[in-house]
Amino acid sequence: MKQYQHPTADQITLTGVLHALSDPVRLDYVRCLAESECEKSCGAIPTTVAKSTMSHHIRVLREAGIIHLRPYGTQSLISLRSDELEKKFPGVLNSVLKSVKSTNVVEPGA
Amino acid sequence: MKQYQHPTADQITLTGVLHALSDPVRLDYVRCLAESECEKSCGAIPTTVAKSTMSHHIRVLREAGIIHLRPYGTQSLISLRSDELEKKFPGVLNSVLKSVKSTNVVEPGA
DNA sequence: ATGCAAGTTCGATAGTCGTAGAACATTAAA
DNA sequence: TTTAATGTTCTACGACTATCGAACTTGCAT
Repeated sequence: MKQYQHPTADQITLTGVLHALSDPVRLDYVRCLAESECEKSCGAIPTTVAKSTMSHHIRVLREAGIIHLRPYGTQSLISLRSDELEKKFPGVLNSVLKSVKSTNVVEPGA
Repeated sequence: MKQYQHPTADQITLTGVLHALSDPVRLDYVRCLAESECEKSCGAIPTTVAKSTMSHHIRVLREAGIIHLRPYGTQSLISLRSDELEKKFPGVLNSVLKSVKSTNVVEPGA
């Protein structure tokens, strides 16, 4: 059984979170996870990069404390650590998510 | 007369802003600028890195659209582009600043 | 057992980043 | 016109990063 290591709330740093979110690929994963509000496997997240590259990005997000991984058969179920992040850095993740959504919209008022 | 180039609001990207804020040195500059709410020269911002390194970080912040530089004699006056950032990415800068302040405090309730 | 599916890890590579010293540019002051 | 003060640019260097393919691991189904 694969065991993943997650940072505790104390170990999560603001710069670490910001850095993890500053990559377009990773930010899109986080946006995708936030949209469904439930666990997703890697395969359920649409991406353009190679499988190994995706695994790398997922690892970065996990080590930054942004996501939680749970083994389920051959897959890894991913969930956002929204509540912990909100408690530690209030508003940060939510405002970023709100911005990343509206940024990708072509016409805000349409 | 030195002329600085600043990105327009359209050119500012969320990942660019997050990346610029993800460095501890730069985040501390931004925190320092936000505290006074007025222009500051480079020399007025306390730092531990070399002069050339600071110049580099200031440049990164400027090119990300986070700060505005204005020549004043031999110095450069720096100001936060708070309003523009708030309009483009509502809540992002403010929540980050709130978190970076409370993070550095030893006892939140004391 | 065999094969398949889903991720992970390893090795390599090209690119970016933070750092600092030295040299330079510009402005103000003497 | 020197001299000093304030930043900027250049060059270099070590560390880190995003990317991929190949090999590997693990669990499930047949």
